[in-house]
Amino acid sequence: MHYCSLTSKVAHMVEKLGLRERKKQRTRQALIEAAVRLFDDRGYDQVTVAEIADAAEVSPRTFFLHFQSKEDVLLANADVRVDLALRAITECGADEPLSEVLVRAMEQMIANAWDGDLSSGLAALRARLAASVPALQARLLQRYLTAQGELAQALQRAFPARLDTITASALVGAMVGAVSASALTALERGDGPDEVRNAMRQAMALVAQSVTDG
Amino acid sequence: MHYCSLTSKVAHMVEKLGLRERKKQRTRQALIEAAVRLFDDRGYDQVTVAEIADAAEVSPRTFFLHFQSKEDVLLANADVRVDLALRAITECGADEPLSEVLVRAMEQMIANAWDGDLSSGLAALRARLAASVPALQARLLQRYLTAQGELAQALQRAFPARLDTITASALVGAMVGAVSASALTALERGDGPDEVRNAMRQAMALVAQSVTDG
DNA sequence: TTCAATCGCTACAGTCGATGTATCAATACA
DNA sequence: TGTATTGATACATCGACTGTAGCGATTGAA
Repeated sequence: MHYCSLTSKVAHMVEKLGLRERKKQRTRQALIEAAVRLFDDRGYDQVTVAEIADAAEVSPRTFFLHFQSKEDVLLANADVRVDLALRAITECGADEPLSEVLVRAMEQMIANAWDGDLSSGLAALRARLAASVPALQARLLQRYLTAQGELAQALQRAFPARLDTITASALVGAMVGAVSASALTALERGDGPDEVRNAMRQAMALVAQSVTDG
Repeated sequence: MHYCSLTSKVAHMVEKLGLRERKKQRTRQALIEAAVRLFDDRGYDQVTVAEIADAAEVSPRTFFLHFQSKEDVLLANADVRVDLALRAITECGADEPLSEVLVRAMEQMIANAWDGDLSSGLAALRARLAASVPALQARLLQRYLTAQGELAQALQRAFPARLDTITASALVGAMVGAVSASALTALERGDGPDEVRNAMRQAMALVAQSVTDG
């Protein structure tokens, strides 16, 4: 059910939270769900923040107490994936091949996207909107960039002997750039989820082979 | 005929333009210069479009007849570099190694940036602002993405036998991703122009070796 | 239980980026 | 010369976003 998939990330933390915080999370979820539904129905540009707030039964001002911008409501909870990839890097053995670590980190993100947003259809909506709404596309790219930065930093710290800062950035940049570019191309071509995933894997393999560890 | 739309970017054809068009270019230039000066003086967010228009002695509405957004005034003429890279791809021999073609395309862009914006200090301003102003950063990334798409398409058409669409996207994505990520890291580290350029070259080489043409 | 501090939320006013429309005046062109 | 084109303007409007003051519900301590 929709309720489950949307609240699953919060569910296990709810126990320890006070009433005030629980109410806050409830309005946040209400805003997200209202936004997703409205965007899906009428398109991103045809929905105003005021309408989202109205559908969630809060004041327009409240929207911006929960999200920095109209775009951000669609990118909520996206940090989870980055954290997964980060952990895959920080928790690897110091003697593992770079390519394996990088591939595993990327696999983490893809896999999480798979059974998270993809099953709920949220990923599809986001992809569709990001392809057609410039403002959203820009914001999404920005997220990628900051994630890249974090990954590069983590990688460099995990392999200080083998990687300088620039090489780490280049490596992560190449990986993320290749995977997202191929995914986007596949999406634009009208490929289904499975084909998109294959495209991402293909891109990953292409870059991984350049990290043959010298 | 396609060349026309690509090359007619104002630069050389100025001579033969009518009075009306020349006036138009003059106001456009005035807007750009006013914007750059004001941004440099007081920072991006502290300057309104109305003020830019005022400094250029035109109406605020006129600004948006020349630029789609406030951000775009800083990215004016950036397409020239993409065109250079595109030509480097379309004009290559069909039997050249992929890595060489890609590297040459990237070199074109870097070199052009070098003696164009870099010497005028515009690149420095843009880098500084892009690093500190999210809206600008996002818009810049978006430009990169569309450029990537064009490059990938050109590459795939130049080597239809050796590259499928996905691989072409992945390749270009890896290259652009690596180069821009390393450049950004170098910039953030406070590196000077020469070091930034070296970082870009280093990233390029890293990716190029993965395209050993199989 | 009570009191005070905290904090999510609201109402209101305002700034600014961006767009549609009607119009003027200079240029282009027949 | 007369007509069409078009860059620029004035005016109105929308919508994203912010600052501020204040209300009322939770919270934690006395």
